[in-house]
Amino acid sequence: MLDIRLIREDGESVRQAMAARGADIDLEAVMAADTKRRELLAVLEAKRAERNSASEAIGRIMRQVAQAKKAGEPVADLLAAAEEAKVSPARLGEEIATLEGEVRPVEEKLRSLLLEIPNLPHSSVPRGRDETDNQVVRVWGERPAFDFQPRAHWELAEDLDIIDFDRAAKIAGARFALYKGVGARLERALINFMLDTHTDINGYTEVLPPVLVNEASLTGTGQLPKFADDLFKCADDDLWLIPTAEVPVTNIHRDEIIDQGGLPFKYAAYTPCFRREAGAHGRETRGLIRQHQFNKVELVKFVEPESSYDELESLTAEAEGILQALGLHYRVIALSTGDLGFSAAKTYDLEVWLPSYQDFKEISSCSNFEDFQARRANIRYRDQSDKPRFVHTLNGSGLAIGRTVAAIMENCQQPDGSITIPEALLDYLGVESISLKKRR
RNA sequence: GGAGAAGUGGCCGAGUCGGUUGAAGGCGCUCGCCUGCUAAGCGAGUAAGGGAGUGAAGCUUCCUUCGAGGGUUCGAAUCCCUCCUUCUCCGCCA
Repeated sequence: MLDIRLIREDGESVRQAMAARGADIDLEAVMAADTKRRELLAVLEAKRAERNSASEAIGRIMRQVAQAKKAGEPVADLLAAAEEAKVSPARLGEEIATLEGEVRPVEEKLRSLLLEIPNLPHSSVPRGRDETDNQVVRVWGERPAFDFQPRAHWELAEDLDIIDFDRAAKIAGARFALYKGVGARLERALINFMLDTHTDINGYTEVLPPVLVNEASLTGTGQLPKFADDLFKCADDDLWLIPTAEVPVTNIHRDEIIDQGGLPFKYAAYTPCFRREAGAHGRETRGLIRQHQFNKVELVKFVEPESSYDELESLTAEAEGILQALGLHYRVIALSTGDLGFSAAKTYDLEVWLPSYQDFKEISSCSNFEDFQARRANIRYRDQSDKPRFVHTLNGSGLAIGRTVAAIMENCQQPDGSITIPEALLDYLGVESISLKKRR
C-alpha cells in the first residue's frame, strides 16, 4: 500500500510510476475519496468534541447528585438540570450517527482503492514495457556441452522411475507430481541442503509456518484483494493455501512494533506452495516447471529502510550461492518496470539454464518491497529516536525445489540416462549418481 | 465438538452498582540529580493511529482505539448480543 500522503502531495510522481509499470490506476478517484474523507472528518470530529464536552457536563452534575445524596440534601433541582442537559448531546448524537454513515463508505472506498495500487518501482529499475525489457545483470557458469542428444527431465524421470506424473494425475489431477524412491530423497536432500546453508552459513533463523493462512495475511503481503484467482481457497473455513512461504513468514510480525535495535530479522522457511495457475492452460504442461503444488525454501528479511537495497544484494547473492554450490549455469535478471510484481519495488530473478527449453528459466525471485507490505501488514520498528517507522521487507526463493530437481537432472545427465549428483548434495543424498541400476 | 474462565498500554496488573480512567500501581526504558565503579536512591518523562493549525522538524489542539464487530445510553474498559483467541476439564484424534 502506498502512503496516501504521498499521493496527496506528490500525485505526479505516483502517476509517472504507474505509467512506467503500465498500470492503469485512477488516482483522481483516490484523491477525491481522500478529500471527501477529510472534509467529512472535520465536521464529524467537531460534533463529537461538542457532544463529549456536553456529556462531561452531565457527568459533573451526576457527581454532585451523588454528593448531595450522601449529605442528605435535596437533589430534585440537580436531576432536572441533568435532564435538560441531555437534550443537546442527544441531538448531536443523531447528527453524528448520520455523518458516520457518510464517512464509512468513503473510508472503505479509499482503502479498497489504495489496496489495488501497486508499489512504486525503485529508481534503479530498468524502465520497460514487459519482460523483453528486463536486463541481464550477470551470468554465472557455462552451458553444459553434450556430445549426445540431451533429454528433458520428465523423460529422464520416467525412465529412472523417480517421478510418476501419470499416477499423480490419477490422485489429484494435472500439474501434480508423485516423487518416488531416490527422486523423493533428492527433493528432501535439496530442502535440507538449502536450509542448512541458509541457517548455518548465512545466518537465517529457520521457521516452519502454517501453510493455510487467513485473509488478513494475504492482504498484508499483497496477494489479496487483487489476485484471489491465483489462490486455492478453503471456502468453508475462510482459509487459503499459501502460494509462497512469503505470506506466513512476512506476517509473523504483522501488527507489531519491533524494539529499537531489534532489526534485522532473517528467516528461512521450507514450505510446499500452492498455485492455481489460472490462465496458464497449455503452457509448460510437462514436467516439474509449472505445478499446482511445489516445494520451496524461502528467505525473508525485515530490515531498516536505510539498508534494504544492500540487503537485496546480499539476499540475491545467498540464493545464487545455492546455484553455484550445485554448479548450475544461471543468470541474474533485473526486472523492468513493466514486468515487476504488484508489491515489489525492485526484483532480481535468477534463471537457471534448462537444456530442454534451450533457455534460462526462473528458479528464484528476489525482491525488495520497501515499506509496501509493512504498511499493509502494519509492521513497524522503533528507530534511533524511538519513533515507530515502517520496516522494509524483502524475500527471495532460495530456491524453488522442483525446478532445481529439473535443472540438476537435465544439466547433469549422462549419455546412459543416469544423473550425476552435484558434490554438495552427496552427504544429503548418499549416492553419487541416479541410474537405472539403482531402480527397484 | 461439549462445559467453564479469561482477553486492558513494551511487559505485569488495578479498574467500585456506567460519568475528567487513555486508563491506578509495579516492572522496563529515557533524561536529570546524587554517587570511587557497580548497585541502590531521588526527580521528571514514557501508547498508537487519524484530522486541523504551520513549509519540514518541533509544538498546539481535536477525534479514535481497553481482542473484533454490533447494540443500549447524553455518556461504556465497565451492561447486552455475535464472532475470534487463550487457558482448564471432558470427548476425539496424529
